[in-house]
Amino acid sequence: MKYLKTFELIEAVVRAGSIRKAAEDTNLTASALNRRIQGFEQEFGWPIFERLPRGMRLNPAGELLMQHIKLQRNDLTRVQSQVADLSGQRRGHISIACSQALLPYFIPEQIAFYRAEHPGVSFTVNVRDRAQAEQDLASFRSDLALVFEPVHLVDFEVLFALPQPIHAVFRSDSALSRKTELRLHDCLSRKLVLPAQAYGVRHLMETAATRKRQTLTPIVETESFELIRHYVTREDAVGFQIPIGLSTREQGAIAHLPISEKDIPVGRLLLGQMKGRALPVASAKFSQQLVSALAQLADQ
Amino acid sequence: MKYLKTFELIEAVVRAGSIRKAAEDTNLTASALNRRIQGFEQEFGWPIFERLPRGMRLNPAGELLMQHIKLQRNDLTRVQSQVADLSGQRRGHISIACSQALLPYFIPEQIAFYRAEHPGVSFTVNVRDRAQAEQDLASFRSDLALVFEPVHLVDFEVLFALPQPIHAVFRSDSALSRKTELRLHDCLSRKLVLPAQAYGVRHLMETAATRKRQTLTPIVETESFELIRHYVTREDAVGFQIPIGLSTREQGAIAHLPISEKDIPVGRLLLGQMKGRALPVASAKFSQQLVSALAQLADQ
DNA sequence: ATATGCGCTGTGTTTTATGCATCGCTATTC
DNA sequence: GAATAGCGATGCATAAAACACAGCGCATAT
Repeated sequence: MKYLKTFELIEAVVRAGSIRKAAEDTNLTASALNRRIQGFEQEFGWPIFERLPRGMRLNPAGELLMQHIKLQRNDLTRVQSQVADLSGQRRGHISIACSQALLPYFIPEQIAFYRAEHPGVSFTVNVRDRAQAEQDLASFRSDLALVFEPVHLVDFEVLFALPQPIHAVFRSDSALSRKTELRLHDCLSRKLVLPAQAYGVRHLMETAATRKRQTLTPIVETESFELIRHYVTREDAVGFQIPIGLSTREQGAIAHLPISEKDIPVGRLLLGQMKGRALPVASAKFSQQLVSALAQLADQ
Repeated sequence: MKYLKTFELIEAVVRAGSIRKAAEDTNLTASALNRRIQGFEQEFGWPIFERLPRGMRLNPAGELLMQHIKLQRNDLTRVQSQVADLSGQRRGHISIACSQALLPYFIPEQIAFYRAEHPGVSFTVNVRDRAQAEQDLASFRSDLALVFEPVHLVDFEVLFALPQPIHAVFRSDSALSRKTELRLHDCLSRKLVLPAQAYGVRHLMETAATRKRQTLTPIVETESFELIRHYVTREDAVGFQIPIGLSTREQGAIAHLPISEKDIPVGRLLLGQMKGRALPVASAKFSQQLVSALAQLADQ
C-alpha cells in the first residue's frame, strides 16, 4: 500500500537507527528519506525522533505513534482478510508462536488438516518459550500462541485451556514400565533429563520438588524436547514432558506414564491471542479449529 | 494529514454518491478523483465501490474498509491528543451526546469547570435521544454520551450510572405543593404535560401507568423539556422530569417533588462511551470529572 | 588535529498527480 | 423511439511533488 509508505520508512529509520542506513535499506537517498520524515513530523505536529550525533531515536511521541502504526496495519490486514473471505477466496497467512511440545504431532496435524480445506492459507510457526510467546502476540509477530503455563498473562486472552499432567518418559525396558501409577519419588532417585528453567514443565517440577524439600539435579539439562525423548533410549534415565508432545501409541523404545497429581499439579496448555485484537479471518477460523481439537483431547 | 487524503476522498465519494459530485466538493476534477479511487482499489486488491449508472455506492468490501478508516482516524487523533498531553499542552476537543435534561444546569457547569483548568479544550454538545446517542458513539461522532435509560446498550460501555427518580413539576401554588410524598395517582387526575414517546421519562411513566391499568392522556406533549418546565407556570398542570434537570433551590414559580418509587421505578442516568474505544486524553479526563461529579450527586 | 558519520539543505531531474477534452454507456425524458 | 443528461473511464499535456546528487556544518571518535 503506497499510502503506508511513510510509515514503512519511519519503521526503517527506527530499525536502522539512522537516516543514512535506513536510506540504503529502502533504496532511497538520505536526503529524500530525511525530507519525508521531516514532512511527516510537520503534519503530525510534533517531532517523533530525537536527533543524536550518531543517528535518530524515537522520542516518547514516536513510541506512541509506532504503537498506532502497528495497530493500524494490523487492522488493515484484518479488513483485507475479511474482504478476501467474503469474496469466496479463503487466502491468508497465519503465524503461530508455540511451545516445542506441539511440534512433533499436534501442530503438523492441525496445519495439514486446515490446509487440506484451505490450500490458499500459509503458515509461520515460531518456537517460543512461554515468556517470548506473549511478547510475540503483543508485537503482532504472531496471531496465536499455544503455550504451556504462560508467565504473565497480561494482554493474553485465553481461547482454550487444556489440562496436561506431566508425564515421565523412559525406555520401555525400564523398571518404571511395570508401574501403573507413577509418583514423583519413583523418578527423583533415578537419572533425570530435564528441560531448561525457562520451560513450564521444569517450573512445575521445581515447585513440586521444593515442596517435598528436594532438589532436582539432572544429568542432562536441555532446551530441546526432542533431545529429552531420544536421550532416554540411550541410557536408563527419566525425561519429562506433557502428553500432547508424546505419541499415544507406544513407540517401541519409548514409554511414558503420567506422574500422580498428588505430587505435581496438572499444568495448563493455553491457546491464546492478543487481548482485544480482532484476528484476520484465516487466523480466527484456525483458532476455532484448534479449540475444537483441544476440546476433543480434553474429553478423552 | 496528507497520507489520509485518499481516505477523505473515498468518504467524499460515499457522501456525494458519485465521483463528479464529490469532485466538486473536493476541488478536484472528476478524472483525478476517479484515478485515485481506481488506484486505491488496485492497491487494496478489490473494488470497494459498485459502479451504477447513476453513480457509485459502497460494496460490502467498501463497508468494511470504511469501518477501518473511521477507527484508524480516531486512533490517530487519540495518539495526537496523548502526544499533546505529554508535551504539557492540554489541547483537544470533546464532543458529547446528551439528553436535554442535562442542558440547563449540569453540562454547562461541568464544561465551565473543566475549561477553567484547561482553556485549550473546546466542546461540542449534541442533544440526542437515547437511541441516537448510541449511534453517535458507534460512528465516533461523539466521545461520550450522557443519557437517561438508554435503549440497546450494545457497544455502550457504562462509565457511571446515577439513579434518578422521576419528579413531578408544577407551579408553586398548586395543591401538590402541600404534599410531602407524591404518588402517581395524585398526578394522573390532573392535567399532564409529558415528554414525547422517545424519551426515557415517558417510557418509565407509560410502563407504570399500564401496570396500574391506566393510560396517559397529556394536554401537551412535547420534545422540549424546557417547554414542560415553563408551561406549568401558565396553567395548573403537572410536568415530569428527572431532578438533574431541575434546580435544587426552589425557584419562585416552579416546584417539584419526586414520585414515590412504589409507583415508578427509579431510572438510571448513564454516562458511557463506545465499548472498547480508547478515548483521546481530553475526553478521558473530562469523563473522569463527570464520574466524580455524578458520584457526588449519588451520595446526596 | 584529523577523520568519520550524522542530519540537513540547495539545485536540477524524474516521477507522480492533476486538468482538460472526449468516449461509451445507461436510464430518463419528451 | 430518438434525444438527452448524467455517469465512469481514458488519452494526453501540464503542473506539482518526490527524488538524486553534491555539499555544508556539527559532534564525536581516533
